[in-house]
Formats: sequence, structure tokens, C-alpha cells
Amino acid sequence: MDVESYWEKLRIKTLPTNGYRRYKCKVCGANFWSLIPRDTCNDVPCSDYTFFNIPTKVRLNVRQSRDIFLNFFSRRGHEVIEPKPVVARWRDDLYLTIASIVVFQPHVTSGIVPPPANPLVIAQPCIRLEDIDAVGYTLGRHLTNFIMGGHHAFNYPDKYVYFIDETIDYAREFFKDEIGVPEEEITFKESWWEGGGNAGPCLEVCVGGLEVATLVFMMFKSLDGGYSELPLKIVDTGYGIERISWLTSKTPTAFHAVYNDLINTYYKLLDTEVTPPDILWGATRLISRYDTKRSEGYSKIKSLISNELGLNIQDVSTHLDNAVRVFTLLDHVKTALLMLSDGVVPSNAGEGYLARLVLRRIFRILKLINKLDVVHELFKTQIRFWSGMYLNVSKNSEYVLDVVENELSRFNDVMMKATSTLRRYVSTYKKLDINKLVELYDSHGLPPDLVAEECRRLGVSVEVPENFYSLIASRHSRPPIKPIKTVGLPKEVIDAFKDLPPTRRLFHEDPYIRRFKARVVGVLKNYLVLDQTSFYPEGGGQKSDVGEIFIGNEVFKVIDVQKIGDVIVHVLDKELPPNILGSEVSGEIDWFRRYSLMRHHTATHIVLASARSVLGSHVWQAGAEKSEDRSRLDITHYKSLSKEDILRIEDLANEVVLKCIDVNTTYLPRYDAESRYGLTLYQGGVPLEPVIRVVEIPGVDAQACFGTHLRNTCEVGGIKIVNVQKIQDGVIRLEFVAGTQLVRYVRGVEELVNEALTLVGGSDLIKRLKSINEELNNMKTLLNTYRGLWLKHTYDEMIKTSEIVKGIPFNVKLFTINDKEVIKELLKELTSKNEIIAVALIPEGGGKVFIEISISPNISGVNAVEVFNEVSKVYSGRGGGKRDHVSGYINVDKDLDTVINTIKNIVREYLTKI
RNA sequence: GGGCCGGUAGCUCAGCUGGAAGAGCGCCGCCCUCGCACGGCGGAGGUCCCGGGUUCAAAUCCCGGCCGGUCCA
Repeated sequence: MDVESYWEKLRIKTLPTNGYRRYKCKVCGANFWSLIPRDTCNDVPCSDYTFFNIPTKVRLNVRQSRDIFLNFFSRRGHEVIEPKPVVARWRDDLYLTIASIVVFQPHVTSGIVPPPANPLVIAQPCIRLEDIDAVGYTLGRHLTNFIMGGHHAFNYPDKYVYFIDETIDYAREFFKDEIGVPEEEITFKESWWEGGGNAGPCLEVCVGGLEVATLVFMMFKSLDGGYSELPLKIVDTGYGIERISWLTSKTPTAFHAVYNDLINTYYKLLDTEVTPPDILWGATRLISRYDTKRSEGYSKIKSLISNELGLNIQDVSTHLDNAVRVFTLLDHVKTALLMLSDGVVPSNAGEGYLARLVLRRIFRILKLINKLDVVHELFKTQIRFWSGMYLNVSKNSEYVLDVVENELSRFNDVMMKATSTLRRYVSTYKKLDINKLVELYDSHGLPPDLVAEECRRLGVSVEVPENFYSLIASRHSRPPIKPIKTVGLPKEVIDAFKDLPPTRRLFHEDPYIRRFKARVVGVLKNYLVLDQTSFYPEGGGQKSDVGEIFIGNEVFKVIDVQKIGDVIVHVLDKELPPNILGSEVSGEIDWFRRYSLMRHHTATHIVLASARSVLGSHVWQAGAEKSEDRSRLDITHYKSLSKEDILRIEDLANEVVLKCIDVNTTYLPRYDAESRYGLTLYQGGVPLEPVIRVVEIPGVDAQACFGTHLRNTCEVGGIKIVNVQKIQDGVIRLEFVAGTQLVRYVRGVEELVNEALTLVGGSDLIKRLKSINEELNNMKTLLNTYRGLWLKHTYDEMIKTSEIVKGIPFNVKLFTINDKEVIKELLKELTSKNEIIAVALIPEGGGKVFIEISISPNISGVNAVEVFNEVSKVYSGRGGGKRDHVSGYINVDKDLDTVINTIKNIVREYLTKI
């Protein structure tokens, strides 16, 4: 895409009309609009930061910036929309809410669901971790969490709201009139935006070198090597609320504007000397020019500041490092706080890992300065600070602190283990090369700065290469995030049926319909589509129905049911007859199976609600599968469940069953459903539909759900949790059985007990097992006693019957007991306590004889391998070993007495030769 | 979802270029001591995670699985 000519084609009217002229940046070459002539584009690094010298009429903290933004657009006909959590649970291609538009993707942006209001405005808390390494070093240009102020307009082919010119005017007006920035300081830089499969032109709004807003005009779909125009054209703006606060606050860094008094609190908690303002101001004036993400840039500004202020470089360095540390902690603690408050459970996979990543960074920084003990205070002070602004922060503070505690102790465990690994590395390898550093980090979680610190203590110097983290990054390939679910049907079937009209869903109209009549609307081989059906297709974690379909006099078994969009496809056990299109057929579902599935499905909703109420609101469904004989529910939780937890969940679930609550199924417009029940509706994923099917157990649970449910909780019959296991860090799997399947389950257990009883005899299983165990132990002891006796006896005998050649005793013995363990022990004992050569033969049948040759280590000039080779010449064998010990097999065809004599001869001969 | 590391005595781990299962701590007994601690001597304790394969021989090599950890998406 040629950005320059594309923007020319767009012909913006409002900017030239209002006196703006188009200029080209002498540094980056980008086109931009400005009231006054400029050489550069007014964005870093082309231009310096000057925004703190630009007058504004207001001075705003973050909350005020947010409110002034919302009010401005509200007064101009935008409805204010409540923000969503920072965890994008409604997206299956994203973990975190990285922009305000994410709230409306994909359902609104794809055109399927209308927006909650049009136009609208939202102040959305966002988290972005891409630039996490830069946080602090850039004094606030990079933050991992921020509020994106977005005003959005969705222009449909038949409904136009507003587009580019109006959006530009809003921005001009907002910064000029609300914030009070002199208009000649405002510039608009032309650019191009791409993301999430969409693209469009965009303008970057800058004031004094600071980019304060981006105005995106989403109008294309990205294709391979090109673009296609979208029917829906979207105004997607992002105003940096924290940056607006920075712009108006006249503070040296964005952190001062955002965190205010908390900065001093953190300095105090960390026992760190407050960084002198002139150093910070020096840095702020310089960072626009140097890339402080790289250590050269960072060192450069240190030396420039020390020159400028006439200060010792070491002092400047220390002060600046302190400041960066405080800023980073402020930022990371808030990010972790927001994520945890929204119910993220730390884990080693998925979005939980992102929470752990941030927490571990906090811990590492604190560990390096030996201040891990204040981590709770760091969180508590921020909880107090933000409670008024973020609802979940005050609501879930107990959970947050508990998780932090838990994660800290894990971190300490890992550090302890990793450090002992490191010590071993150092003692065996003496020095650590880059491969070892990578391994320590990648496999053991020990970052290089902590390695260096520990090695210094051990008196070993380690060089951490500058490009360490990029080296790590290059070792990891980047596969796509979450896998895309595939329909379990062949492509030809999908192609044949996908454009058929939607199948009427009898199973939703009345889940209790067992038999039905319908008309054939699609046929292909053994795949059948009807105009209506009560066969439930696999979906929402509920397995499909099975049953029978009657066509004329013929019976077809339904072995699977799938859906393609709204078309339901029956998979039959054999090919369909020709010419049945349009004819009437009847069907009957396997009711026992279906009813079990319904019971398990309703039970699953009940168990989830019970788990949330027992464990906390951070519990979310992480997956579920309901089958005929049991149900499986994966929930997010940060600890393993205690026996009591499980019993309480089970009890609570059964209480709900006993209360005989009517289960309601209603269809609600999406936004009504959301405002009534909240986002917990979407436990099993978010449907891409404007109207949502809500299954509600009043007072207990409400979920957007496609499945078939019981009329009343009584029908569940009863719920028994039969298995609990941790399937990954932060995710626990509950398996349970409901209804009459409980009988089947109990029978299974009974059978197991009975079978065990018949095997061990008696009537009291536990008593029998105890006595058998005791007996077994007695036998072991007895066996050991006998082995000891046998060993001593045979030992003496072998000494006594040994033959001596050239002063060296030897013996060859045939054993009829095949107990290699004790025979090996015997030989070892013999040859370690006497100077002797001992050969053991154990016949294994079929002419194969196991042979073991053992020679005392102090007899010089002999080698067991040589002896074995001599034996092998006579009796072909395979084997090997060391000088004092050989084992292997030989093949004998004569009787064993001859074999013994032959081997004795071989040894005799061998000994005479040495 | 992927890469990497690991699973050996009650605990922490060594052994892993295939060749007779080890150390330290803990435990038991004895000696020393008025007694305890320390120390000395002796002893018990093992499905080397599971299952296949290669081999005369596998804790060790190969394949598959389970479990734990870690880094990255």
C-alpha cells in the first residue's frame, strides 16, 4: 500500500479548510499536517519532546483525563459504554484487551451484531506486554497498562454516521478547546494501520513530540498481497488517557502524572533515595533523541546529564537506575493488579502465563535489591490508590493478595532450585558459557542478572551478552495462538450443505421431544439434512445424540450429528437411497443417552456455580465435556482443591438439585443479556449472534448456552464428584456423575471391590489387604534370610572345592536355582574378599546357558573378557564386560557336566599360559 | 499450543561416552557419655516414573505415554 498516494486520494477537506498545510518530514519522510511550517513530523524521534513547555488550560490526573474525554464525546452525541475487563475472554484469538476496538471484535466489526450504540465512546483499560522491556527506561512513553479512550462510529452501507473529516475535527476541538493546547502545536501525521486482519489509513495526533491519539479508519480486509474493501467502515480512535494527563501535568515523567503520591510511597517502601528532579528533567528532555531501550542509548543520556548538570556520572547513573526501578515496579504492579482483579489465574500456559510473567518480573527486581518482603505493601498501596477507579480492584483485593502470596512462594521455590542447579553448573563447568546461561533461563527460570549476581557471590565472573533476550527470542518459533476448531465433517459435505436454509431446532423448542417427522432437504452419501430435527448436534461441550431415522421401511442408525452454521447434518451408518429429496421421514433419538446428557449438562452449570461460590469469582470454565456416563468440567483456580473444598462444592450442588428450581431458557438481545447477567454468561465461549440463548437457573447461574437442559434441577437426581485432578497449572478438572448414571458408577465401584475380594479372599477387603501386605513383608524377610544362608553355604563350598593353578584358585559352578541376583552377589562377595576366579553357569533351557565370570581385582595378568573369549571359541556365545567381570550367554549342545569340565579346562589352560 | 529441563533410598541429589545401583542428611542398633549434643562403628531402606524397542547386557541409547518445572506465543 502506497500510503502517501492513498492519503492524497482521500482528500481530507477539514484540514486545508482550517489553514493546515501538508508537509514532509525531513527525517522520516512521512507526510503530516500542521498550521505552521515544520521541518519534522512532531513525533519522536524526529522531533524533540517539548510538550512540557506547551501551555494547557487544565491540569489533569488520570481520572480527570478520562472524564474530560468521556464528557466531551458524550456532549457530542456519543453514548458512554462501560469498559470490559482487561482479559479478552470473548476473543479466541487474543488473551488481553489491547485496544478499545477489541471490545467490539469480532461480533460488531464483522457486521453480525450491531454495536451497543452508534456512535459510542469508551474508556477502556488495556494491557500490552510487547514493550515490557522498555517500561521505565522511556520515562512513561511505554506502559504495560493504559486507558485507551476510544470514540467509535460504525458506518454501514445503509447507515452513515461520520468518518474521517468529522473525526479530525473532534480531535482538533478536543485538544484545542478542552485541553487548551495552542492549535499550532497540534499536528496530524499520515500513516497506515494494520491489525487483526483489518487495515486502513490512520492519523497520528502529536503535541510537542508526544503522540496523544491515533485516529484509525478501518475500511479494508487484509488479503494475501492485497486488500478488499469492507462493507462496514469503522472509526477506531485511541486517545492516550495517561499521555493527556502527562501533557497537562508538566511533570518530568508520565509516572508522576499517573501515580502521583504513590511514587514517594514506593521510594520509601523500597528504601531508595528520591531521584533529584533536575536529573529526571534532564533525562526527559533527552529521551526523545536516544533509544533508551538499548543500553548504549541509556548510558549516553547518563553521561550527557552528568555533563550538563556537572554531576558525578556514577551518582547520575545510580539515581536514574533507582528511578527506572521505581517506575517499572509501579507499572508492573498495576498491570498485575488489573489482571488478577479481572480474575486471571496465574499459570504456565495461556493468559495465566502473562500474569505470571509480570509477577515474576516484579519479584526479580525486588530480589536483586533484596526487598522481596515489601511486595505485599506494593500491592496494598496500589489497591487503595485505584479502588475508586477500577471496580474489580476493590472487589477482589483479597484474591489478589492471596495469589501474590502464592506466586511469591512458588518464585522462591524456583529460585532455590535454580540456584542449586547453578551452583552445580559452576562447580562442574567452572565457568558459564552462553549456552548454559540460556539453559538456566529457559529451562530453570533463572534470569542472567540473577545468575551474574549469584556467580559474583561464588567468586566466578560471568559475562552476560548484550543481546541475551533477543537470542532467547530467536530460539522460539512463533506459532499462532489458540488453535482453530474444525468441524468433524469432510469438505465435500460442508460444500454441499453449507448454503441450505437453517434447520429448525426441535431440541431447543422442546428438549423432551423423542420422536419427530421431517422432510429431507439435503442428501449426500450417508449424510442427511432435514428441514427440522430433534437430534442435537455436537456443540457447547455436549456430545451429539444418536438414534434412528426411518425412511420408508428402512431403518438408518444415526451415529453422529454435526452442524455447519445453522444447518444440522445427520451422519448415518449406511448410504442413503436415491431420490428421497423432499420425502417425509421420521426419527427417534436414543432417549436414555439424551436424558443422561441433559442431566449432565444442567449438572455442569450447577457445579460451576457451586465452585464459583465456594472458591471465588476468579473461577471460570476452562473447558467442559458432557458425555453419557459422566461430565467433565475444567475450572480455573490457583491452588489444588482440598478435600473440604470438594465436599463443599458437592454439597452445594446437591442443595441446588434438591431445591427443585425451574430452569428457564430465554432468548435475549446480546446487550440486554450482558447488562442483566454480566460477562460470566460466556463461560463456554461467546456466540457470534445478536440474540443470545440464555439458560438460567434463577439465583444460581445464567449462561449463554446452546445445549439441551432439564426443566427443573430436581431432575438431575444427584451429583457426585468422582475425580479431581490438576490438568495444568491453574486449571483443575472436576469429573462428576449425575442421575441414574450414578447407579452405573456405583455398580462399577462395587464390582471392583468384589473382584478384588475374590482375588484376595475373605469378606473385609481392607483387613485382607493389610494381612496380605504383612505376609508379603514377612516373606521378603524370610527370603532374605534364606538367601543369606544359601549364600554363606555356597560361598564356603566354592572356596573349599576351588582348584589352584599357579597359586590362583578358581572354581566353576553350575546353579540350578535361577536367582541371578543372589548369584551375582555371591560372585561379588567371593572375588572381593578372596583372590579367586569364579564362574557361574545358569542353564536357561534350549541349550542356552547364562554365564558370569568374576575375577578378583588384585590378581594381576588376568582378564575376564579373555577368559570369556576362550569359552566363546568352544561354545558360541555373546557377551562382554570389564576386566574383572563379564556376563553373557553361551550355547551348549552337550550335557552340562561336560560343559563344566570343558570350561574348567579352559580356565586351567588360560592360567598356565599367563 | 510449542521449545527446553527434570522424574534414582523418607528428603536433597550424584551416576546417564551402555558392563555388578551410590553420597549427604534423616532413620535403627552398638560404642563413647552420669545424660544430651558431637564423634566413631554397623545396619535397614530401591518397580532407577510407566510401556515398548535396540543389545549378550539398559538407570544410562531410541520411540511412545504420564507427571513436575520453565521459557515463549
